[in-house]
Amino acid sequence: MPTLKDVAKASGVSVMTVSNVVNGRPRVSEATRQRVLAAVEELGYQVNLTARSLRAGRSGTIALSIPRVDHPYFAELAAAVTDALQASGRHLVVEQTGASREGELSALSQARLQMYDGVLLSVVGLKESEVARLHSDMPLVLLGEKPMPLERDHVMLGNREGARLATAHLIERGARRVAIVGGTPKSGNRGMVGMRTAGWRDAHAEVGLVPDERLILPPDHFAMAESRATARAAVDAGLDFDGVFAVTDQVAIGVIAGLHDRGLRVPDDVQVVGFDDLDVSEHLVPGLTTIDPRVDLVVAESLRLLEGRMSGVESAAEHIVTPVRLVVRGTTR
Amino acid sequence: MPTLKDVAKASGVSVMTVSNVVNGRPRVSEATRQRVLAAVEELGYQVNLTARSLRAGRSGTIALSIPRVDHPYFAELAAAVTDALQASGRHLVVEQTGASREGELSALSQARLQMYDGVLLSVVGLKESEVARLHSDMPLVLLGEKPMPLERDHVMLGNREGARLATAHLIERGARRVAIVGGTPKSGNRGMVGMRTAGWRDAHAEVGLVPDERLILPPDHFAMAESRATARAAVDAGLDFDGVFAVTDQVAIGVIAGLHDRGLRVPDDVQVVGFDDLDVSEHLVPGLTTIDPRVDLVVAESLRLLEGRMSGVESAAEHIVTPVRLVVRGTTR
DNA sequence: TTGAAAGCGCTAACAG
DNA sequence: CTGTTAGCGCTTTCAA
Repeated sequence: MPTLKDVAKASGVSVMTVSNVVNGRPRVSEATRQRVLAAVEELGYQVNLTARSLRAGRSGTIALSIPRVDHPYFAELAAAVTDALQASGRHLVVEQTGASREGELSALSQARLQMYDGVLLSVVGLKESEVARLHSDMPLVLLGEKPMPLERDHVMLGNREGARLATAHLIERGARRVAIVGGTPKSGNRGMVGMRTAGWRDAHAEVGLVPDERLILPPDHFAMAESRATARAAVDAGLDFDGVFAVTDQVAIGVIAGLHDRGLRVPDDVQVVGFDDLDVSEHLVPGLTTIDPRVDLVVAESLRLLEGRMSGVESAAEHIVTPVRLVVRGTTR
Repeated sequence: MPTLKDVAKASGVSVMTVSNVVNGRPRVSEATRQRVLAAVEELGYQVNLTARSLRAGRSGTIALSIPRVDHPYFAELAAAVTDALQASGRHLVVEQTGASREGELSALSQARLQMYDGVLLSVVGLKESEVARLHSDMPLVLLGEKPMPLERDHVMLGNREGARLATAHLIERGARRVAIVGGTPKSGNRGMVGMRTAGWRDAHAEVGLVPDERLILPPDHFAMAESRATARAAVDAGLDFDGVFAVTDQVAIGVIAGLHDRGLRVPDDVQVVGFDDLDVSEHLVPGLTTIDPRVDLVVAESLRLLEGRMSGVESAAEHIVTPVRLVVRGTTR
């Protein structure tokens, strides 16, 4: 693998001149430039980014750490970040944390961080207190649906508002008993599940209803198979419900399958609303009514904050809640 | 950010000794070790991986380059690689190429490669000849459904066999006119589309049928929306068909939606088989009959080959075609 | 068991 | 316009 030195030797100039040519800096005579470029071509020289990063202290790369890429919401987030980053000429790598404390800590280890100019971390496994304890001065913006320390920038969806919109829509379309699948009965839960359950309560309160606590159904894990099982079990147990707010689209897909397994039709017997507006949700039959999380806004805000941190100017941390919107399709009447 | 030197100063030893302690090498007295570790703790020292990579020539990281993470097939592939890599203690980063020549070339640039110990590249945009021209000696294994230069390791699905299985299943279940959505009429196409179209022909030939060329439908891009439009257009044009082999599950989902838009029922009026067995396919209503690409096998073979390249022993390149299998669900009778 | 020296490949700063 | 010097943080080599 040829180095600057090799190119310098081959073209009879100093390494510095080669470096200048390679980096397109001015103040190099045309003749020299041509000679150097010829040697670069000839030897197949490519800059060693490791060395450059070490020297420059920057790598031109930012990292996005998400639980898993095979969770469609995060995949769509990652793709959106990639697209948004095209413009700035930066490079993105995606790290997977497995949604675990350990994975997220590892993604944040100074060691790894030093390979990146900045990090967007989607926090799922770490507790707020654990995040607070990190005293990294690396450019870092937190994403995710749970409270975060005030000292760090954080971008979060309008979880509660989205859940309220979804549930209110079900009630407005005539559902009288709206279950929440993936909710929690614990009022102390301040994470995504807690916020979305709160929105479900809000929608009831708005119209003077008191929701039946028995309509709060698991799972805690938002997989399609578990959600499907939950729906079947609810029907089998004789639970009376005619609407479902599923805390994610994946849960909604599982619920719809489970209802179908028990001979119930959507939206005729039970109406369903999800949350995430996955790409696939539009093309289900019937199309899934859901909450569009406006990932574009999440990404725009996150990158704005990260750019700020990377630029090095000191400023107070921001905590942003991005707006969401209801998308009505066929799973509600 | 403290360096080895800082730790050395703080603990009154040389940088070399600190390095030895940090890397857990033997031949360091217990007393010294303790002193150094205390200083490491005190200063919050973490190795600089950039420097270590530069010096050691290895980073402990491998890269998986795929078109996009929001394409579910690739997302599932990426997740499978991550899982498989857990064991070996290596770190994976995912790069997105945008399915373009440029993106793939950029992922392959020596510059980037030098940050990784090895690369798994899913080739979509690059032509075989362009890949052949790369004279990189980096550990590299190619993935993807097109022919690749003999000199490089390559893992490919059983595309033709899968398409044959899918189509044969449709014929066996009574479909008389099986369209292929996402196929190509050009016999010269040696890529994924060509191979899957060939499998569709094979299945017909096996039972003595000659497929109607008009049943070969676009799109070339495998998006749900385009596939949905294709299905609608086919119905509107009065095309006579009672079975569809969709070249991917995403195409199948689009086709099913499009058929539904035109009032046709699946599987009653038209039976459908996909290819990819996405996570969501099992939970569609009805469940999608499809080809399981056995991503686990693809991953296992790829990593085996990559480990071989990374170990440095010279060996002939291997070209592997992994087996696939039919998964029967509700979209066929 | 410990340390000094050298250098991985690159670029900032300055000199010519 | 071009070159020299120095050093990013680490590890390999060899000497003490």
